[in-house]
Amino acid sequence: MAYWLYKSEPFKWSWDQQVAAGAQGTFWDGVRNHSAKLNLLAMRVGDRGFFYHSNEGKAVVGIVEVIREAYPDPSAEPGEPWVVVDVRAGEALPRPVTLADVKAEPRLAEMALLKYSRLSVQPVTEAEWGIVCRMGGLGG
DNA sequence: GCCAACGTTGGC
DNA sequence: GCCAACGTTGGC
Repeated sequence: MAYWLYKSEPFKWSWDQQVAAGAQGTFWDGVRNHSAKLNLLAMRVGDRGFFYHSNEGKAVVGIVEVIREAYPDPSAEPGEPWVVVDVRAGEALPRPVTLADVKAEPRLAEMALLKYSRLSVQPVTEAEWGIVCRMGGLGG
């Protein structure tokens, strides 16, 4: 099982909207970056990821689970290489973990969130996953 | 193939 | 609103 982090501006697609989408989930669209695309292609059903609000909020607010592996992005032009995965909302974090919280935790200094701040879909290591979950009030 | 210009993202 | 990072584009 691998771990990921998905960034979304909350006024485009928010955690509340993801929760409202329910168990059937939604596709994660709009990725137009090749590094992010490679991450989408590497995802497997059951992988979990953090839902991060960029710009407004700037915090990890919840957890999503991959329920369908990569397939062509319905919002892309025919012939373009972009893909989506389907995700559904899991637990919300009892305490959102803010960007400032991440920066203040030395064990998270290597997180892609800090090192590749513009990458919209990022890998998260198992260690980082556990640390952020505990900071957010989940068991891990 | 190099590199400057430009657009986008996202933190501040 | 500003600016740094970085990907893309286009002239040469």
